[in-house]
Amino acid sequence: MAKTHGVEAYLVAIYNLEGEDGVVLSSHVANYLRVSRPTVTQTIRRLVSLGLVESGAGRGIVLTENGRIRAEQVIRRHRLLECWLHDELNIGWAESHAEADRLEHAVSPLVEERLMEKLGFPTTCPHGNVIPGSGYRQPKGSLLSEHASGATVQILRICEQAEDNLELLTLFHNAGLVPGAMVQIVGREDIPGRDVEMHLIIGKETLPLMKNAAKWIVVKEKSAIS
Amino acid sequence: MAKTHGVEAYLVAIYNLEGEDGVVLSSHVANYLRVSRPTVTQTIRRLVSLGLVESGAGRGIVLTENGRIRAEQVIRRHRLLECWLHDELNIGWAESHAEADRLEHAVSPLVEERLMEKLGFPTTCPHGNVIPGSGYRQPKGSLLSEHASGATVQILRICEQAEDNLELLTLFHNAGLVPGAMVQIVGREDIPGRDVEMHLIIGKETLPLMKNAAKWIVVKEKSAIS
DNA sequence: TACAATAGTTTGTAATAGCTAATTTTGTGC
DNA sequence: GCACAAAATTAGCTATTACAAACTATTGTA
Repeated sequence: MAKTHGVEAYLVAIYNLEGEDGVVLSSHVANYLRVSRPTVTQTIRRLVSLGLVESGAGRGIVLTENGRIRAEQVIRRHRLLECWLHDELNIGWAESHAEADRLEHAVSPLVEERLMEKLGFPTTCPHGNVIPGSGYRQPKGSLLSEHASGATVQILRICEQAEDNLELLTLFHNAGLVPGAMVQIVGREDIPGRDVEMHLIIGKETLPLMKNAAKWIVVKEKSAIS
Repeated sequence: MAKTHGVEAYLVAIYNLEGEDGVVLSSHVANYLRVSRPTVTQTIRRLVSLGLVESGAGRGIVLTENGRIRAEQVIRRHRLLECWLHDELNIGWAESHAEADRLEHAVSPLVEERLMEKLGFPTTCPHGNVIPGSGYRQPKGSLLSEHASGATVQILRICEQAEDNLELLTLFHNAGLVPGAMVQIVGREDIPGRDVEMHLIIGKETLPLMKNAAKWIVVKEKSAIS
């Protein structure tokens, strides 16, 4: 039942949190990996002794050069596997993440290289996240949740932190909220004490979406000229 | 450095040893998995309490129905992965085994199913071993090592127990000792106190091969009529 | 400044997976 | 039937990865 994470899972968690949150706290890692805080304390200590992270008071948890290299390697394999699972094996856009999570730690450099060739050197995973080492640089973007009513934006990517939530990912996919899609924000309704409900138009469909869910979608502003 | 085996690796080991050796002793498993005997004792106890094997004095270690199902599932994934790695990713005939060993525990039923379709429902792995559930029944066969000088045989498969030995597998591949190949035994030379050296003709090449290596190759007798 | 909330650690426990050294069990030869 | 070798287990240890409960430290606000 209980799944157990290895060292690599912690490195990936830190890498992903670093990208979105800035300073990485041990409680963020606990939250991300759904483990207790003491477990994180202990594992981080091990990672420090392995020279993979540094952890000083105030600065939070920071990857060392070796830690970063290792994290990027696993993330590259993860996103590459997602491409393979989705594009070649016809595994669902939402489901491919969990499958890749299991396989990513068992892929050797050789398999990684051959898979990369076989798939034609993809630059992003099906959720729009850049494959490290592909050389691709994605435009900075902003969160869908921060846009005002009336704006029209194009989806760049779904944050890795949201991908562990299969229901949410499935909702995004069913609604057409996938990279490349054009989205128009037609309303923002404050639900007192709870959240803000955004109203979106994707293609011909309308969709109500909580700000809390929209914050996982990175978009690019579409200039009015086009 | 030290790799650690899970429950599944033990089940597969027992399954494979059962097929070739008859009664499976805990020391055979220790040898196969390259772990100490006490480690096997302990793990077998866990397997018994999980209802995956039975272990009574004298009878050796026997898989239960559940244990057999689980073992066959892992073996099916292993051989399927070997097909994928070898046929689609152009990974070496000898190397594909070790790669599959790492990946086999991370493949879900869905990925297994899709991979099976994608590969066109293969019946054996690249080393000639049957994929459980494919319905294929291989002829019984005999060991290459047991054939007398003058015999001509066709290779059916390489025993799974030999596949962990990368050097041996590479030697077999380089010499053309792969499933389907025709082999003529042209001599058997007793090297006193050591082993028997067999002399083989494969295609136009001659190869000296120790009986100790030839015992891992299962062949089919070729009737003189053909 | 005091107090609550948040963050992090210490302590103690557990399961998995491994090791060495020493002992016990078993199985066979004489 | 006994002695010996092979097979297996016990005992005691390590490392990894987890948990809960309780305690400390930090931070932010009233």
